[in-house]
Amino acid sequence: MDFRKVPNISIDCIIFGLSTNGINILLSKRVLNMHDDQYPVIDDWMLTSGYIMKDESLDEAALRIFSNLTGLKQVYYKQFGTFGNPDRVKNNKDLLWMLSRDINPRVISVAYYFLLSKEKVTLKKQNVKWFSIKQIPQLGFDHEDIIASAYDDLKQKVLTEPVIFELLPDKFTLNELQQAYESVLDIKIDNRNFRKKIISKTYIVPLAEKRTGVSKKPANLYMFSRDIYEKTKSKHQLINF
Amino acid sequence: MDFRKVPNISIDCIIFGLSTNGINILLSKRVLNMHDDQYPVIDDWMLTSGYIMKDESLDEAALRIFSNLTGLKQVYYKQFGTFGNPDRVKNNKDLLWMLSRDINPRVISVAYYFLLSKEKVTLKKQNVKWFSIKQIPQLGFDHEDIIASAYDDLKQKVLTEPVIFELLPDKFTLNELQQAYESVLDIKIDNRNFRKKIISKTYIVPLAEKRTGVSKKPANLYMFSRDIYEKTKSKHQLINF
DNA sequence: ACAAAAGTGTTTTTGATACACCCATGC
DNA sequence: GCATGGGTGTATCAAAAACACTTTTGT
Repeated sequence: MDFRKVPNISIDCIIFGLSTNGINILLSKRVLNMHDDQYPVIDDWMLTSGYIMKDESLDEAALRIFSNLTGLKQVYYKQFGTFGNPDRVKNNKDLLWMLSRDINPRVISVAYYFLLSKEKVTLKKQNVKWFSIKQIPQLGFDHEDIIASAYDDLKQKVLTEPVIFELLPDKFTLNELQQAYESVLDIKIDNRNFRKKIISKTYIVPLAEKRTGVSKKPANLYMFSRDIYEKTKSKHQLINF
Repeated sequence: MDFRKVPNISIDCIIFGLSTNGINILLSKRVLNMHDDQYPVIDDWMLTSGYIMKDESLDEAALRIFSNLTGLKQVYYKQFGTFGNPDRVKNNKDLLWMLSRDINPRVISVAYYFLLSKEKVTLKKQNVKWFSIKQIPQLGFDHEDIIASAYDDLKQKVLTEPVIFELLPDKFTLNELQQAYESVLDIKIDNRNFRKKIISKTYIVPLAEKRTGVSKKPANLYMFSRDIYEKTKSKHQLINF
């Protein structure tokens, strides 16, 4: 690998993890000690970022950064936007942080989001923590905007493509699926109508297996077959706005 | 304005223009003369690109490049992807072109598309030409891929948001609207059903005005009211995949 | 036996699809 | 007066929405 970095450009990773409490985002700690190790000058949170190496594609760089953090490969990811306004550096903390790392303040970030079931990850690093999307702390730079933008894109995507399954374990119950939709889209769905609709899809396959332990009555498990999905998806989508 | 360029990064503009022959794309000529002015070493087409100035946002840079070319402001535009693979430079022509302009071959391009009715533009520059999306010539770099990606994004967008109107004149007939959908999506639509559906939308407003001259029977004109659209759009979108 | 989540059907309403002819005007 | 694109209505079918109770299990 060519380890020289492409200057001026970074990759930002927004990692969405679904669990029973809803959608979460994995953030990295931003700490800067200057005078006193006990009292850092900066101590807050930011997205996980990294650089692109000279011989890497953007996707490869994003995946490398993500894998370093989570140990996972083979997850759904999407490049959803690029952020490079001159006013991304919002305050003295941001500026100080960049100076301390000798980073050009005019960095352009290509942003990716990743989807996974929170249970799949055992975190590899300290200084990394899950936050509910509803309780994101103040972040450095324009990272709050980037998260909002990623979340908008995700909501859109969930409505038009079967990415919801990327947020669930491989085998899931219908109620888990419904809750996934409800928390991503922040809506309520009628349980009977939802089941009717889902069960009518050939690519959602009932398994001869039940989830026990979690609740009283064991629930049937299902899986998503991308195979069947690809073969059966009808071409005529509707104009719908 | 700070005229220093941000290194390594460029903006690519995909300009979609609709006219009666369907969707067109505006391309710039790529010419390089070395030994003989009569016989250029390179003579083909590419997307219109440009640099970002140090104090510009990405959107501002894209708009500036677009306006220089078309003289227009106030058009719909969208940043839809960023392209920066190390293998973007595909052949000797590409390499030669970059060397001749002292461009780093590892450039990352933030790509925007613009939507307009082709009639709105009077081209400001030579060396620029409209091509039907169905007859794009061989282009430099990965620009064919970028166009394909832009067009995919546009089709998706047209199905879920009222951007089709950006491709039409402010006042349009229902058949023009139908043809717009048909050529963007490359589908056939039943005329009666289409009219029924469109007329039922409150935000498509019939005008007391007709288009004459073009055809035999004068056609009623309509306009799109974004105002009404915003006020009436229902929150409950459907899960639709 | 009871608490808790899983699972189930019917009716109404809405929107999608299929389909063929007359109309108003310019020439 | 005729060629050309503009405009119209009905019947069928599919899917969405509204709505409340029974079942199965663990404890």
